[in-house]
Amino acid sequence: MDDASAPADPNLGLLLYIPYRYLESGVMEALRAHGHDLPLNQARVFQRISPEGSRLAELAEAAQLPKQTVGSIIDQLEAAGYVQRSIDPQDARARLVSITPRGQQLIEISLPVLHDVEAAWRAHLGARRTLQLKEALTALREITDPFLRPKA
Amino acid sequence: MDDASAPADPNLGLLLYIPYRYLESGVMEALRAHGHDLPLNQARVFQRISPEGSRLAELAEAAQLPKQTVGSIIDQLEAAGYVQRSIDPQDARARLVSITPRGQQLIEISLPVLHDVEAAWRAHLGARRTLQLKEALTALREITDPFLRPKA
DNA sequence: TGCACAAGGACCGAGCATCGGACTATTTTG
DNA sequence: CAAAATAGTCCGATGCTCGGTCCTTGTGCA
Repeated sequence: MDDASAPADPNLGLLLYIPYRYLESGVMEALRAHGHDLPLNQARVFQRISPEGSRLAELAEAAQLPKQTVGSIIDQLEAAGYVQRSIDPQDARARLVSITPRGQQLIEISLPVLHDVEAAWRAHLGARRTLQLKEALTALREITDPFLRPKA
Repeated sequence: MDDASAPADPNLGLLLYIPYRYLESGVMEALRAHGHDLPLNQARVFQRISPEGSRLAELAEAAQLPKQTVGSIIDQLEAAGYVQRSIDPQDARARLVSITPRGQQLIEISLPVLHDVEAAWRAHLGARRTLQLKEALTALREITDPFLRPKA
């Protein structure tokens, strides 16, 4: 994370972060253009919500944030009408956070941006290298996603 | 940024973010283990500082944060002895933020972590794909790094 | 050469995000 | 069934974030 050679040859961390941020900015801007100006922290949690609904603790673990933080972010997403809480049929202690129709709009606005950016990257890198990039990242997820490694 | 298929097949944004966060966590943990427990936002700004010194506005642009935010983060990094401000010889209005010897320690703690993680990734992906990944990310930086595109 | 305007930063203060700790409701365990 | 574990919420303190404003130094133009 801390490398002396900042602009010259950034470390792997920045190398990953820079395109990530680019993508994120693009999506946030599109959302804003469509009248959804949710803050970044809300968007970051929102994107982790599974279509089938997610539990708070799941989201917290995936986002590496304390439960209360995610809790208050979900409060806001709920107040804005993007998500709703319901009782998990599997476990009455838990709440299932799921995406409302209004929340779906966010996804529908984001998807084309994602595709456009990917297309731009493909134009810059070429189809083969773009594919390799996605494959490598997907493979990397197996060893780096905290959510995927339940008990390590 | 917002894709319905969260755990199944995350979008490109998450795909980039997940390994980034993994790397970052590893570095932060190592720093903490060595008695440096600076907060994440400080580390994120710190890593952007060029060895020759950086200006505040540069850092703000690269990190996509307002100047005042970066200013207060630099205040803290300075108070902790990791960086120092000096007058930019090129322009007396500007301050040059540069890394102190104590700040160098952060880098020296981080580098081996970076290398270890990269080695682990290489073990998982293979040498060729790891190299391809780095190349692709570096190439991507040309079109995604806000700092690299001065006036676009 | 002088003056208006731009650019780099610092200061102040309001608002709110973050997160530890304690608490309640449910499930699991022995 | 009690005891322990687990999901989430509530409360409150700390302090981060960032808009507005001001000061200083550089730059452009007549």
